This record gives sequence, structure tokens and C-alpha cells, in this order.
Amino acid sequence: MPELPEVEVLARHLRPRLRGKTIRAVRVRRAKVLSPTSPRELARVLAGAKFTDVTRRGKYLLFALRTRAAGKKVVLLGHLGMTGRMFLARKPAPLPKHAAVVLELARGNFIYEDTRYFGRLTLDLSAVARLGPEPLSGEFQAAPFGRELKKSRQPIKVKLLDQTLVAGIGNIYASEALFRAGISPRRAANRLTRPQVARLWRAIRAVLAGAIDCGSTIPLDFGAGRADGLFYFGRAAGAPDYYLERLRVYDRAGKPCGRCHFPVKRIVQAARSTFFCPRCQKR
DNA sequence: CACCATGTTCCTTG
DNA sequence: CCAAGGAACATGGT
Repeated sequence: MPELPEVEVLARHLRPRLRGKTIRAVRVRRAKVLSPTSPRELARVLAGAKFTDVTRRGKYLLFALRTRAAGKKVVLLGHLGMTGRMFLARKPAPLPKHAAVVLELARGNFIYEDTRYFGRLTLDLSAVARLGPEPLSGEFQAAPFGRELKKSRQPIKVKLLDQTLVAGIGNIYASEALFRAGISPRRAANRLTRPQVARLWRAIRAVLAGAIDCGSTIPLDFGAGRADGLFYFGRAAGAPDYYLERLRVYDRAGKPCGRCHFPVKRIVQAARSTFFCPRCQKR
């Protein structure tokens, strides 16, 4: 469940639940997800450490901790890849099949499970340094965004997935933002007009903020069952109706565009699906 | 069996 | 050197 909004909602969910908790033991079942940190190193640093905060940067989770020994600050970096989930579970509950890392706490376990193991839980923070501006913060501004776009001839949809341009947009919200801005996903980044850049800048922020709102209505009770599908494609029981069809084009090939009823089209760009309305997004 | 999947990195090509 | 494209990673669903 991993683009910026999903990670943001998860960070808000975990923050109050992890703060003040101490790690008793570290169990690594799939060392690959720690890379380049070793299981020994992770256990050495985290054993006895206490969570002080959980924040987000792009699609990354940052777990701030204070170590037992020297009281030094450390940051543990998490990324969900395509299929990762991080959640708290009761101690006796059986581990999921693809549990990659278990952090044992006093009363429960913090579990990182990931079917495809594309995600990360590591002490290596280098990936964060490469990220572009946070789209929902003041560091993301339309003018520099437009200047960056001018440097690339890639289709705008593909360019939006570049995490150095702006952090946190993934395959779903790239299509959604372009639909909202009325821009064709095939348009070369450097050929967007100034009004288009301005509309896209606003659309990115609106789409991401709206998704965070929606996600905040959904119980993230991963330990009890599968709630991740809900996150993208549904809504919590009792949530307002306008959350029903949150995604306007993604995964809706052949269905009528909500604005003009023309069928939504699926194309492939950089080996990934793009969805758009050929009538509302002509250029 | 074939194809598809919310992501990132690495290698190759031009 | 750089931009762009594609494969690889690994597992499961349809």
C-alpha cells in the first residue's frame, strides 16, 4: 500500500503507538530487506532502543529512536516497496508467511511483512538524501517545478515518477494528478505550458491531500486481516459517500470518465500502466 | 501457461 | 557525461 498518502497515514497511525516503546529483541527472517545493514548490526543498534517518533519523507518511514547504551539518536528507515506492511500485533499471534523483520516490544511485536520483499527496513539513510521536495510542504514550489520539467523530454507521466523531481508520487497518483490537471500523460515534460505546470502543481497537492483525508477514515488494522486493498480502492464502513470512487482513472480502463463519460484508456509507458481520459486529457 | 501488480536500482544503449 | 529504456528483484492473483 505504498505511495505518499498511504505512508503518511501509516506514519500517523504508528506514531502514538510506538512512541515510548522499547525494543526488546530483533528477529530478522529475510536479511535482504536490511541491506546494506547486516542482521548483527541491526540487532546491536536496536536492542534496548526506544522509539521517540515516526515521520515520513516521500514514501519512506523514519523511525526515530534513542539507543539504550549511549542514549544516542538513531534513525531506522522503512520503505514498503510494492507489497510491504508494517503493523503492531499481539505477541502470541502467528507470524505472517512473509514476515521479514520482527521487533519484539514489551507487550507486542512490531512486524514488517512483505510478500515480494521489495521494501526495506534499514539503518542506511542514503536513499532519503536523493529525494526531491515534499509535495505538501512549502519546499515544493511551482516555479522550480516548472524549471525542472523543462529539462526533460520524457512523457510527463513518466517524469512524475522520478523521486528527485518531487517525492512520493507513484503509479496511481501520477495518473490521478494528470487527470485532475487535464493534461495528457504522453505530453513531453518540457512542452507543458505555464498554465499546465501551474495546474499540475495544484493537482498533485490536491490529489495527495485528498487521498490522505480518505485514508485517515480507514482502520489500519493489518494485524487482524487484509485492509490494504481498502486503502486504495475502497473506504471505511460509515465513511462519507464521496470516498466511494476515489480513484477517477486508475484501474478504470473501459469505464466511463466521471467528467465526460468517454471510456478511460489504458496505455503502457516505461513498462507501466497509465490510465487517462482521451477526451479530458487531449494535451 | 500468460500476463498483471502500489517501487527502486542497476545496467545498457544511444 | 547524460538521458532514457529495460531488466531485475520475488511472489501471488486472475
